[in-house]
Amino acid sequence: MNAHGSTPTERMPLPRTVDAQHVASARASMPADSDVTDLADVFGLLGEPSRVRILIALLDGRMCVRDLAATVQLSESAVSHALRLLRAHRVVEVHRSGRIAYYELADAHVRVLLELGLEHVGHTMLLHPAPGASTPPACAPRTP
Amino acid sequence: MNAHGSTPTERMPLPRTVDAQHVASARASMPADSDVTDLADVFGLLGEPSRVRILIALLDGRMCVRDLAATVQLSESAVSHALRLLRAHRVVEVHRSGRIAYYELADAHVRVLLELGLEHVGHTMLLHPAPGASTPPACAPRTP
DNA sequence: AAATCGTATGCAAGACTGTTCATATGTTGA
DNA sequence: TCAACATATGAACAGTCTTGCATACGATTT
Repeated sequence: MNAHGSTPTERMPLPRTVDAQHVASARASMPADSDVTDLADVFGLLGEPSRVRILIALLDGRMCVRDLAATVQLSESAVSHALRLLRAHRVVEVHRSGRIAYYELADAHVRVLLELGLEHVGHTMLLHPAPGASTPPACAPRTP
Repeated sequence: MNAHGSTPTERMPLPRTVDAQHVASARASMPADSDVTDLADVFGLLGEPSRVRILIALLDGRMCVRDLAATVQLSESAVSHALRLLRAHRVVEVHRSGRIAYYELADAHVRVLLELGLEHVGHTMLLHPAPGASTPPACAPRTP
């Protein structure tokens, strides 16, 4: 609650800052807790190899659970659990056609996020362009 | 290894795919394991509120550990631990000046990543532009 | 030199997360 | 309707991760 308070009568136990001004401004412009946790949640979803693989697979277009499992080499149950999380955070969305459920990326942010991530890691864009999206043709086929 | 094989003499135990062709292409264009884990690692670092707060604080410019702790309301030990991880993955870098250690964002990717993340979550850009960077002036002060 | 300050690190505890196994739901074909 | 299929869900275990506490290290001041 308090910290660098405003009651000069009581001596502050800890003015423990080096650049109090910077701290104040940084704290002022800090997003609300809910915003921060939401943000962390989204990144957390991308913070695991299995889910990353699933999302990369979905870059090619929509896929059903079984095929996703085969693609990422994981049990269908695990994939279903992962998709449940991704779905809950609007990262993917389902379209059911009879017994099978087709999953696809929910919005373009994820695609950009993945590309940027790879860029940061240093691997220069191994991903395919979006299926009919606005990504400029700047990707080369991988050399296996 | 095998999957939707080519030896018709032995009956495939599991042709367990709906769209074998799609699975094949998706699997072919799947990045190597090391790439995927690296990517997941980076996102994983952003997948936690404390670290997100630290990074958001660093958007304002470099800061020392003590001030970061005061800003994100966390113990200095916890901040130091967090910074250790971020440092290991080249997300932040240190510049020591005497006894105090100034941390700053290592590259511009993180900034864009954070902005995109917030955009996805729906909160329209509460972040400050980079200190002397190329971000267009599209941010308004928050209304507390 | 001694004391202090800012930071880093080891260890342990608690919380969290992903996968598996078993089972449930709903759909299609016989 | 019954069996087979595609997916979803629940519980539980295993592994990971974050935080706090105690302590160590280097730099600075007295």
